[in-house]
Amino acid sequence: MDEPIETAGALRDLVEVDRLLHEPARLVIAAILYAVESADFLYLLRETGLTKGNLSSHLSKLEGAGYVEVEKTYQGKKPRTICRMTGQGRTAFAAYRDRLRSAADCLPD
Amino acid sequence: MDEPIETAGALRDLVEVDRLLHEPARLVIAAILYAVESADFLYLLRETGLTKGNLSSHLSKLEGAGYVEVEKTYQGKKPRTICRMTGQGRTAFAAYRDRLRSAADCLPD
DNA sequence: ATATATGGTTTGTATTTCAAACTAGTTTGT
DNA sequence: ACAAACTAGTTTGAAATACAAACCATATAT
Repeated sequence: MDEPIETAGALRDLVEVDRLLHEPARLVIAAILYAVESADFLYLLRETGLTKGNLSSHLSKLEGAGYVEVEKTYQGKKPRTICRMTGQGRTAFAAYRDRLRSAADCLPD
Repeated sequence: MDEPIETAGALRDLVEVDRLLHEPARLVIAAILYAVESADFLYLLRETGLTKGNLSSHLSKLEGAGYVEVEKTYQGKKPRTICRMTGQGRTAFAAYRDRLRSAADCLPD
C-alpha cells in the first residue's frame, strides 16, 4: 500500500494543474499568444525577457503539446518565426487560468 | 551575448516567483500550515492526498528552506511528527500568494 | 577575405519530482 | 513465543525539467 488517501478540498485540485502551463516562463508565453493571434520569435523574446535558448525550448515544448503552432518564414533575407496558439492551446490556457484564479481565491489570508 | 533583454510588463514578474512554493504539492502543504498553527504528518497526508514519500520529501525541502519546523515526538508508543510554519515561511507564503493573485488578475480573458 | 551581427537550435549539467522500496518499531493472531 | 501484518515515516533511483552556454547558418560590413 502506498496510494493517496481520498479526501475533499478545493486546494487539493491544485496538485492536478496543467504542468506545462504552470511553468512561469511558459505561462508568460502562453498568456501573450492567447491575447495576440500571432507573434514572432523576436517579439516574444522582448516581451518575455527570456533568453533565446529558453524561449526556443519552451516554444518547442508548447508546440509538442499541440498548444502552439510555429511557422518558419522569411522576411526578405531574414528568418522569421511566427507563433500562434491553437484551439487546443486556448482551451488549455483558459482552463489553467480559471483553476489558478480559484486556487488563488482559496489561499488563506 | 545571450542575456535577457530589458522590457516592462507585470506578467514578466511571474518568472521570478518563489519556486519552492510554486510547486503545487508544496503550495498545498504551505497553505494548510499557514492556516493552522500546527499539523501532524498524518493530518497533512490526509488533507493533501500526497503519498507518504512525497509528503516526507516536500516537508524536508520546506524545512531546509527554513519555511517549516518539524518536531518529532511520541504519542504513547507511536511516532508523531508535528509541523509548523516559521515566521520566514509565513512571510514567503504571503508574498507568493499576493504575487499569484496579481498574476492571475492580469492573465487575459 | 575576415569579422561581426542576426535569428534561432542543440547540448550539457544540475535540479526536480515522483513512487517504489526500505527502515524501525508496534500490535495482532495463534 | 513467534511470525505476520500494520504504522509512521525516510531513502533511493529513474525519468523529466530548466537553464544558459555553445553552436549553426546565413547575411552584412570592413
